[in-house]
Amino acid sequence: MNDYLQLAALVAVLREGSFERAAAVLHVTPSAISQRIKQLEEAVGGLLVLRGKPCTPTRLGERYYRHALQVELLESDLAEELAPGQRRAKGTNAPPIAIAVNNDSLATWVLPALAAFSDETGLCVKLEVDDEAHTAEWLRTGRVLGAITAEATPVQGCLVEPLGTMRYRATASRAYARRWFPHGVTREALSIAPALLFDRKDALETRFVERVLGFRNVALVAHGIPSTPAFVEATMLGLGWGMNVEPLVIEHLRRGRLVDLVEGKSMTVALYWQHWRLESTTLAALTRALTKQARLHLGKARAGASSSGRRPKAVGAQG
DNA sequence: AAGTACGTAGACTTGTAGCA
DNA sequence: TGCTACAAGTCTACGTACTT
Repeated sequence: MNDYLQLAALVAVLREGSFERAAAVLHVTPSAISQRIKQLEEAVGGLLVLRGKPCTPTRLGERYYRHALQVELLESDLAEELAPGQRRAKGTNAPPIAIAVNNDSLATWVLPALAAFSDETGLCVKLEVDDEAHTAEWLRTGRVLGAITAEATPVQGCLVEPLGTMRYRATASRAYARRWFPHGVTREALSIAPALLFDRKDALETRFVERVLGFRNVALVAHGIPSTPAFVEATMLGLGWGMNVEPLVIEHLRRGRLVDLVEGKSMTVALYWQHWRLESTTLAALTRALTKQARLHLGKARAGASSSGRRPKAVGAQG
């Protein structure tokens, strides 16, 4: 029996989604993959892979997948330790470091951190973009080694680092505001003025209406715009009002291309970096890069914040 | 001690059946 | 038609016994 080969097969099947593609990646036949998986399943005494399109891990499979990724990461660390600089100088065959990020972080402050990380380690990253409730789930199932999340409670086996808070502004174009809110933001106007929601789970606008404006049970009419840059663009075009992440609209607000729906009212959300509890130099470098950028771009976190939503659940309202 | 032959176990490929 | 599982045969690595 060869545990390494079997774990490699498991990782390849779950990464690629099928036995056939896993076989191509590992340069063996699908049958070899099938046998490795079967042997591993017999050895551990349980089903690891749900055969389907795509193949997905069982609960037990998730545990083994996570274990395999941790081994992979530690091996990469060891290789770097034994031959410092080789990875950076020559590039590497090491698989990319998978992390989950929320859309607004990706659109604002995360990329410079990843550039610094990649420059320091020579490693590539693979981003899984999801809303923050789901980024923690990516971590829980072992598909990523870290996640930018709104969950302050650590996922089992993980550490949490507060990153700071992101400010959201309820914004609209000048023309939109004049057309839909000529007499100010009232309950009646809010119920007919089209809003912008990131996706169906996005509750940030609803929370703003309830918690900041104090209007309960207002059913918003909304466009679904599941892209942060497009969300800003849609606001500029007067498609609706929406909660835009401040760094992306501050200049538009300053130049008067956008206006605050209600002057002085905004929301903040707390973000956290959750990652595997592992003695890994790679993970440490990634954490350093992310927290450094977060310090530069995010506001100071408030103690005791927690949340969920498209974007992270609001933890504070200003105004 | 080093080299060689042989047996064995494990991992593979090929071919094919079964299933959706 | 595409994918996975299974059976049978092949290849390879490794351990052991024997020879030089």
